[in-house]
Amino acid sequence: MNNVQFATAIHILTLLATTEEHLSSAYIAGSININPAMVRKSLSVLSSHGLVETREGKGGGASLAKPADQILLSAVYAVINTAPLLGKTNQPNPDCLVGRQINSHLLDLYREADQALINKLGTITLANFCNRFK
Amino acid sequence: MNNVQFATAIHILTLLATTEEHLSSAYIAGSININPAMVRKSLSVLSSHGLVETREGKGGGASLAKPADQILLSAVYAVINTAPLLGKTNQPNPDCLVGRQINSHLLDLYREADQALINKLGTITLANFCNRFK
DNA sequence: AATACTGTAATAAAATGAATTACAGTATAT
DNA sequence: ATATACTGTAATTCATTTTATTACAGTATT
Repeated sequence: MNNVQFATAIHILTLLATTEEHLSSAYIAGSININPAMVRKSLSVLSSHGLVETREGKGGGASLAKPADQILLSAVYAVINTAPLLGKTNQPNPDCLVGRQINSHLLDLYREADQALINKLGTITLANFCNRFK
Repeated sequence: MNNVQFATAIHILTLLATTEEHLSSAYIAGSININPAMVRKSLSVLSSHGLVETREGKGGGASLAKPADQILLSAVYAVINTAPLLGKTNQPNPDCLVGRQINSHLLDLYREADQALINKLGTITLANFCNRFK
């Protein structure tokens, strides 16, 4: 996860949570300072997982699909992140006793680690996060 | 952390924990199936943080710097990982109310997330991990 | 019909990660 | 002291991932 996707998603959701209107990808992109097409790509993921709603056509744009206090950051994370937090594994030598087993044990560990993070993020709602702004 | 460094470090430490002798980078590399220079690079980091000891010269190699039950996986993680788990931040528009503040709030959140993972990994020793092998 | 949007694909550019090569430095053994 | 078998590290290339950009068809509103 050496990328900017989580930051982008949270930024988008924060903007939507603090505005009544539908926001266009161009407007959002102006706030984040990235390309509108990147915003639309991110919105596409958030939308397909029921976190935001988008409207096509003139006057279209995005809005939250549910109240900010019903959006857990763990849900945002789950939508954004696919790969394990702790990274990838090697393709070790199967002729080695350790090499043969380690990936299965590493993946178990990776799962435990991911779960710990999800548990933490499950204690914070988008509304909580937005309340930190002054 | 979209890389293989944690897996490599754990693999190295597991090998060292399950062997009496000093292991050469070439031997370790054979088990992980990567280049010996990469192993030495990883060992260099582990060594500079007191997790392993290395010996130069003929018959040299690496060994654990302390017993496996005194090496917490959180320590390994701390040594390997520099960047926040949840990724990078954008460089948002400072003229936007949200844009101006979000990075500071995101970084707080990133710290909380990192801490949750460290807490989890702090409950597992290298010895625990090795015991999972049959 | 004009306008202002989204959705998405294709491509290019930039950043990051990994492999490889090379070689100076060092400890051991003969 | 010389040969040997290592480490440490830098430099380079190669591969992969991430981000930016462009383009344009499709859609809702006026």
